[in-house]
Amino acid sequence: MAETPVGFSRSTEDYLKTIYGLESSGGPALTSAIAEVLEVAPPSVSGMIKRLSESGLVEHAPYRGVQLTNAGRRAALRVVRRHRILETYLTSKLGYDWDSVHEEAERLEHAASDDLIERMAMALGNPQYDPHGAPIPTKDGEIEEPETIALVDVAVGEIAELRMVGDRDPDVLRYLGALGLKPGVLFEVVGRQPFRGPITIRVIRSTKKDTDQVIGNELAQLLHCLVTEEEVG
Amino acid sequence: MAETPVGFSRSTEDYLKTIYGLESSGGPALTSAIAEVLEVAPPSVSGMIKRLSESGLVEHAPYRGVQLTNAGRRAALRVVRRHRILETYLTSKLGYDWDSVHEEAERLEHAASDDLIERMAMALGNPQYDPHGAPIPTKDGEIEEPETIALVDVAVGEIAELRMVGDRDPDVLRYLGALGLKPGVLFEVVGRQPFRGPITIRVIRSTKKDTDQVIGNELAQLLHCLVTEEEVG
DNA sequence: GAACGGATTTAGGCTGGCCTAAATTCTAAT
DNA sequence: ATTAGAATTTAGGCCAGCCTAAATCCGTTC
Ligand SMILES: [Mn+2]
Ligand SMILES: [Mn+2]
Ligand SMILES: [Mn+2]
Ligand SMILES: [Mn+2]
Repeated sequence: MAETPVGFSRSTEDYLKTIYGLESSGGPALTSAIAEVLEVAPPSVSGMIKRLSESGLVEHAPYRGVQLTNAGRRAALRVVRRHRILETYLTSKLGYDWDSVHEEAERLEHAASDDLIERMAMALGNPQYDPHGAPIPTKDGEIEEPETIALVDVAVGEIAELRMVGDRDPDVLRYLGALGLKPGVLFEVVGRQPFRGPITIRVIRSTKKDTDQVIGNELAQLLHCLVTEEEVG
Repeated sequence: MAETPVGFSRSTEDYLKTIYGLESSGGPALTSAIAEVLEVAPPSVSGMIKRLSESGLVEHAPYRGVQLTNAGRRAALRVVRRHRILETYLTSKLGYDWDSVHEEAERLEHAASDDLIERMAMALGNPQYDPHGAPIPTKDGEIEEPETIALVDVAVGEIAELRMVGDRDPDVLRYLGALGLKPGVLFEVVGRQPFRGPITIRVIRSTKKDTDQVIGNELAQLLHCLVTEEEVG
C-alpha cells in the first residue's frame, strides 16, 4: 500500500494556508485568529506554532504572532494553488455549484499530487481565477495581488466590477448566486442608507442586467470590487 | 476550515480494503499478511485489529486471523469503489497511464466525497471495470466475482481473453503495456516450457495482433484470464 | 507428550495533534 | 506606577498509529 504523503500533513498545510491568508490581510498572524479560522483551541495553535517554527516554516515572536518564512510561504502557496485549481476543475468539469466546491477542495488539496493538479490546470487552459474570483498562484508561487476594495467602500455613483467573493460560506454563495452576483458582473452603486444600512446597486452587465439589488452592509463587506470609472455627477 | 472527514481514517480504510482483498483470495486474513501488504510491523496490525473489532468492523479469532463483519465489508467496498472509479477517471479523463493511477488513487480514495465519486462515475458512463480490468462495486456494494484463472493455469491450445492484471506494480504494468497486454486482448496459448518455464502466447485480437509473446512464469501468475473456447486439437 | 520455531500478542515507548486548566505576559486604564 | 483583563503560553492528559523487544501461543516434529 505505502501511502506516500504528497506534502506536509493535512494539519500543517491548513495552518500554513491560514497563516498566509491572515498575513495577506496585513501584519503578523495572531494565535487567536488562527485558532478561530481553524476551529481549534488556542493552546493547540501554540503547539503547532512550535513545531512549524522548529521546521523553519514560520518565525515566532512570542506573544505577538507568527510570520511565514520563504519556505513557509512557498508551501502555503502550493496549497492555495491546489485548492483553487481543484475548485475550478470541480466547477467546470464536474458540474459542481460554486457553493459546494470549497469543502471538497479543502480535503482534496492535501491528497492530490502536483502532477494531478497540473493535469487539471492544463485541461482547464491554465485558468487565472477560481470560481469565486480569487487569483490562482502559478506553479512557481507567483500570485497576483488583487487591488480590489469591498463594495461597502465604493462611493455612490461609481461603477464597479464584482471581482471576488469569499468562498467559505455556502449559504452566502447560494444567495449571491440566486441574485446573479458572480465575478464579472458590472454595476453602478445607486444608493446607500446611513447607519451601516444597505447598499443599492444597478446591474449593468450580467445575466440579470438592468435590475436593482439591495445588499446588506455585512454582505457588502464580502464583495470585492474593482472600481472602473466614475459616473459624471 | 473544519475539515470534516469523509469516512473512516485513511489508515482504517486501508486496513479494511486490505482485509477485504485477502479474504477474497480465500479464508481469514492473517496478521502477518496484512502487515506485509500495508508495510507495517505485525504488532501495529494487532493494535489496529483491536480497534477495528471494538468498532464492529471485523471479528477477531485470536491467533487465527480476522474476518470482516457486514459493516466492515460495506465500508471496504466503498473504498474499493472509490479507488477504482478514481483510477478509471484519471486514465480516461486526465491522460494518466495505467501504471501511474494506482498511487494517486491510493491517496484520493480517502479524500473524495461520495458525491464526487458519483459525478465521476456519471461522467464515465458508470463503467464496470477499472483500467486494470478489476470489477467496480456498485454504489450499494454489489461486486461481480470474476471467474478468471491465472495464465499460468491455462492449458496449451486453449484460447483465452486477458481480463485483469494486478495494479500494484508500476514496472510490471509498464512492461505489459509495452507488450500490448491489456484487458480485452484475446490470445492462444501455444507453448509452455517445463520446470516453471515461460509460456508462449499468440495474440489474436489486440493492437499487436498476430505476434507471439513469451511470458515468464511469475508474470503469468499475475495475468487473470477467461478461457473462451478450446482449440480443436 | 515434550520441545522447537514461527506467528501472534503484549508491554512499553514515541510523535502528531488535539483538549482543559493554570500560569504568565502584555496592554491599557486608572 | 498599579492593576485588571485579555491574549498567550505552559503543564498535563488523551487518542490514533506507528515502532521494538519480550512474552505467549500453536502446530509440527521428534
Ligand atoms: Mn475555497
Ligand atoms: Mn484543507
Ligand atoms: Mn489500484
Ligand atoms: Mn489508500
